[in-house]
Amino acid sequence: MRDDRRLRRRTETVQEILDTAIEVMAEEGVAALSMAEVARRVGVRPPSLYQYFQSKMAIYDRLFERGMRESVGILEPYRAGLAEDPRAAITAGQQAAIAWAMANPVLAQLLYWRPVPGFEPTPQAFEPAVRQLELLRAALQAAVHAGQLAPAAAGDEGVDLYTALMSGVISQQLANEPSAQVEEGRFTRLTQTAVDMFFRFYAPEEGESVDSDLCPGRAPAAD
Amino acid sequence: MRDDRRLRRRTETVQEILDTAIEVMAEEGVAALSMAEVARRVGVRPPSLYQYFQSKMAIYDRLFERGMRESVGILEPYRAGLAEDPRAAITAGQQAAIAWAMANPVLAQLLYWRPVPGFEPTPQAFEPAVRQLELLRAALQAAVHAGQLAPAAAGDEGVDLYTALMSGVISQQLANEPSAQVEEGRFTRLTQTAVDMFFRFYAPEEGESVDSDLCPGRAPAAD
DNA sequence: TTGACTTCCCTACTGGTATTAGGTTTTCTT
DNA sequence: AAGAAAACCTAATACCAGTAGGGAAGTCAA
Repeated sequence: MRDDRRLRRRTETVQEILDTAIEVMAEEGVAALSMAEVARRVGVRPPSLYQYFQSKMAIYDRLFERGMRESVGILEPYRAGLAEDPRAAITAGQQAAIAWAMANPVLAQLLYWRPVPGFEPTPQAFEPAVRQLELLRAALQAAVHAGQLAPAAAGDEGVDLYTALMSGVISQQLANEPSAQVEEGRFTRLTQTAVDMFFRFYAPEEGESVDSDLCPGRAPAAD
Repeated sequence: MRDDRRLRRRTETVQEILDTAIEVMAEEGVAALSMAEVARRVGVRPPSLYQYFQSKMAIYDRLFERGMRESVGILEPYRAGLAEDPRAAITAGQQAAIAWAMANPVLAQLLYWRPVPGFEPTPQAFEPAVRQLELLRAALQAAVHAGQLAPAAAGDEGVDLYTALMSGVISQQLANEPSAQVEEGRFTRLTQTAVDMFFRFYAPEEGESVDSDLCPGRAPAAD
């Protein structure tokens, strides 16, 4: 294999740089990432980093993408549960997502805020976000289908309201008690309640739907 | 008066520096505030700024305080309405607060996020935030009293849930469509709905309370 | 094994930043 | 007009991101 060794070593270095960058940001602040400090910790001179990343923004971009992938990956195990009890699956998935955010505050800030002047994620880094939104919509749709939510919940407004609600929980927690654990966080503790509030608001009308797979009445109309 | 002229001129300069700082942050990003750039625009050399502010963080602190004061000041006109129809007053006040945030995105970011590494508001800058929280609690309490909300809504959890919800709306709007106007913002448009959701969740039990001063019936609960 | 090629890392440099030290000029009061 | 205080300056320190260009080391084909 021609470049196998080199390539492997290169990707190792790339990962080491990214990990170190997260470390530095955790200590100094997300917007205070310093190429010089990363270089120092990696054991190299600052210009050498530019062999691996075109600029500091490229590091932010890769980390944004990593954060997106990880946070959407967290939800994967809960997809199966959507068939059975969507509400339970959504609740559990939401708990997991918020736990991830608290365990990875640096990435969470990158995803939920806009802390770095001049940084905007490239479309390719943003791509997992699109999938995540689709996943949420599908989940809400499943709940609608199961008669746990009114149809409007899976519409644009419902999805936006849901994301606003949950990003609010994360945001407040990050801003006010950044280093708290999930269980004890003043805001993250509210996750369950927040989900309940959403479901209550979009409770299906009396006698509405319940049209599970067999019922010819109304289709999922995913979108 | 000895220092009257000087003092007035001094506070003028202080205000000019603060206004310019907001301007720079609006263009370059909140965390990209540059003393050198501010000095350039004010027409002075960078070291001269230190006659007015001990450090860059001191500027952030003053702006944080200004933002807090302004945003709590916005709510003042709606306090009167609490006696009559708390829900209507809360809704209107919330709309106004979110409109203010969109009209002052720089200050809003400072208040709702934590975008500046190393900056934490001093207690004195934070003081209006305490008042704001008290005001919110009082407003919710008034709604409870008027039979528009269950008592839990004005408890710690209710207040935190409310702030999470609203900061989520602002947060998502700032992160995704920072320069949108309130009316057309994808998330700010949801303000009314968000308030409704909260009120629905904390709807008083059937036949609960209604222990208002005079009224024996029950309040609007437009829902 | 040698020569060519590529990758990696370096030093040196440019032009930017926040902040401090210490001196000069302006402004106001007496 | 003299003196004090405030305002502003230049100079310097110690950082930072990023570029240019050169040397060393690994890897391939002959």
